[in-house]
Amino acid sequence: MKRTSRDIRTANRYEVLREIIAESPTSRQELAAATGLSLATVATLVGELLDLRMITEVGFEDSAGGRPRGLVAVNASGGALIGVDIAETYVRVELFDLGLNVLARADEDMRPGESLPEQVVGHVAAAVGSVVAQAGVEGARVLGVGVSVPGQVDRDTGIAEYAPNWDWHDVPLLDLLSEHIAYPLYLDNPLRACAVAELWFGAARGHGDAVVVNLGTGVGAGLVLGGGLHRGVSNSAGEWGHTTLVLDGRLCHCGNHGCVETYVGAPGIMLNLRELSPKSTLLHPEDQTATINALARGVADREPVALKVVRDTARYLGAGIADLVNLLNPQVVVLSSWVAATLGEPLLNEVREAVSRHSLRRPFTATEIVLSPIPTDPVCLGAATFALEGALSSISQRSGRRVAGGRTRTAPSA
Amino acid sequence: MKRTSRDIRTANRYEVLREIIAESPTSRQELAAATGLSLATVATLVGELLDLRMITEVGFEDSAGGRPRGLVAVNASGGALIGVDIAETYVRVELFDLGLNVLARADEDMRPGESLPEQVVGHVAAAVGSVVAQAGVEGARVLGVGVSVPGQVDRDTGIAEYAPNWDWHDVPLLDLLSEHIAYPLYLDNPLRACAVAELWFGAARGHGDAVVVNLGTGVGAGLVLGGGLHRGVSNSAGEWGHTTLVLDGRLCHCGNHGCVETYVGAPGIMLNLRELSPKSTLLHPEDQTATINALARGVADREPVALKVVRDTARYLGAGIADLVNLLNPQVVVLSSWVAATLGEPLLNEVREAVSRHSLRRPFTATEIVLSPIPTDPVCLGAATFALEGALSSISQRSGRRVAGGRTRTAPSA
DNA sequence: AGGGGTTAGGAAATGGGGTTTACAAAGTCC
DNA sequence: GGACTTTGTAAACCCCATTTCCTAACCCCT
Repeated sequence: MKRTSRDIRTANRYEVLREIIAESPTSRQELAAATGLSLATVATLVGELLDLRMITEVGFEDSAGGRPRGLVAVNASGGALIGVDIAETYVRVELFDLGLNVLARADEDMRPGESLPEQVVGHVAAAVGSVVAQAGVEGARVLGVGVSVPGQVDRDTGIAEYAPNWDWHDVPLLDLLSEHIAYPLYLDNPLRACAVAELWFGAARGHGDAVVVNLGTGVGAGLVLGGGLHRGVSNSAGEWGHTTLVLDGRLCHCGNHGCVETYVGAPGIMLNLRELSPKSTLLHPEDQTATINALARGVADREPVALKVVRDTARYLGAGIADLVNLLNPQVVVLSSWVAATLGEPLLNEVREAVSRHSLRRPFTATEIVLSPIPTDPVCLGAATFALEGALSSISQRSGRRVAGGRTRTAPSA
Repeated sequence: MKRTSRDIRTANRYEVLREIIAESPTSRQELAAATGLSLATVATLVGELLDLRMITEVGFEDSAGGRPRGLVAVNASGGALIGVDIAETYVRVELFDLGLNVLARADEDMRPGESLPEQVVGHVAAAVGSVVAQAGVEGARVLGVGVSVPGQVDRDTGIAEYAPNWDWHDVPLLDLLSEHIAYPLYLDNPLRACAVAELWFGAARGHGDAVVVNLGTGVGAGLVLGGGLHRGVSNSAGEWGHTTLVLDGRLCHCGNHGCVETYVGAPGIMLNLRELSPKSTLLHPEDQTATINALARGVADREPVALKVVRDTARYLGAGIADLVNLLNPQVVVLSSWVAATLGEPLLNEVREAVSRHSLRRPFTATEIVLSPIPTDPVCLGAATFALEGALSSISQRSGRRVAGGRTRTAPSA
């Protein structure tokens, strides 16, 4: 609510680093042009990032008649970020370098019974230890650990207020984790993790208003509004999965009827398939992943049943997304998470068609609908991004003292 | 997108003036406490507003042992603001003093045939001239004219891109109006006008995130996010009336089926009534206002049919609002416009109940649902508020030169 | 009536942020 | 080697808000 000039600096720092990561290597001039900031400001921010060793000077651009532009690039080895994706049946942990490349990964399966916070925390701690060991980085280089847990989260206190999977209520997850993990910890939920991943590295980059629609087992929508994540008053904005799409429709586990999630989440899609063709060979009861994969193959082979299921699903999804387009008028709608990734282009095309039918013409023409371009697990990436943001905003200011003649001209010459 | 320190100043200026208008008269100390700003900043901003003659010093508060606090209040006669509400069948113009009290009003009816931009502009110009004459203010005191026109509007170019009522396409409305009206003009649509009215003077004041649900002939939702109006990328955010509530439901004039508007807009409510009881005496075909009024009286008399219609309407409305609560997690949802005002508390209670059934518990407990506390036409008020915002942000800065010893201590003594 | 305590509010100093301007550094081209 | 061009740093400047200091204005008490 209360904006201060520090926020401007932080936002600009984000913007510059985003641009460097995306365009690495790049020059100050290009950064200034891309961000709209003055050269001096860019230079200052670049200086800060250099002092933090998050980026390095990597040489010079060939020039045609003037002083060559110095190039800066992400200093991949300048630190490591860890992203933790806690899901219903597994914990996945990835360790990234500062270029956001995956250096190590650890998966831990959780049995249905294992729902106590202590058990989950144990898995997370083990996996975090594993990735650090695998990557062989010294602990001091880990800048932070972002943790995504489904449900409602208070990111300030680090309390998981409510996790529907395991009936958790007000679990002080961050405190529990900090007993096993020595790095700075950041907690949020997968919806917002995916949104932040798109904002930094994906299709929402540079867009003021974007909606990241999450299609997995659950369904939600991360909201990027005014260039930043919209959290709402109690950090629970984005619960789009329980929007009523069909009055008195399918029963949802939330207790209501006709929620979007029951039609376009993985279990909903399976139900769409079952209703259309109960004995289809595409259907793998009890295995969502296998069914969605089979469906994708079926579409590729142009099987009528698969095509019809995708079309039906897209009709529901399109109606829901059209509502978001009308309401929020975003520049881009991103389809993210594994169901969207698996069904890919065929789903996208049907969705585009359905949205165009359901939305108003003016807002529709202003928004693009795309698949997430992020190749890896967006939840881990987004969680790691929370850690990155944390590392960037906790700069003590004036700590780097920039000794005269110190860092000038250390870069490898052309 | 790009935030600058000037924006902070403007936002703070808004905040301070809002507070003064709401709590007039008030002291600098209270303002500092209410806004969270330092005393010095408040003093500077108050000084600016004094220089602009928008507020005046009106005396002192009794003190108990110290220097008494100087009180400032809105300088009602320091200027006038005009709000124009262009609707399908009428043009309403109100002239406000700076305390946002209505000083004069003019209504012009428009016949169904009169849909040419020139005709509408003529009515507006006549009504604006009328209110200025009625109020007897010199023209120089009119700070601006805000104009609300339904549909899609480009507020920067002043073009009404699309007005569904009259099939307008890209009408340069502001240019046309400026030929007849010499005051600064501001253009937007009624949705955002109502939202801004609530943000400045109504139930959304002081809340970072709010949704202003507009129930009139048409239906929409003004979005206040992060303390400011959310406009979306092409200034068309808030088109909530065409959210699909019932898949394959009632046909809407937008071409789709099952839009919220077809169930909870005035014509929709009439249809709810007709479907329930085709021969009800409450029903006045061709007259929305009469029907809604009759319905309100019926509810007051506890007539079963009226009660049932309101309950049914609230069920639809509640489902729709629940989706907004889940998605945006606002602090407050305001029911605005004439249908909401007419049906009042009975509708509100049913809506609250319905929302609580359809929304997730966590976001629901964080949001309040209220009727708009604004007693006058919110569209005119909101339109005038656009003019007020315009007058406040176009401050030339350092124009008032604050001669030493100039304005000190001119106030009436206690 | 004249101190002493107390609160209000102005003025100046301070610090964060961004931009503009001046200038040195580092190239190419002739 | 000099002229021209471009980069990037450093210094000056403007804007905004906060902190600090000090005076003004009041009450109460003697």
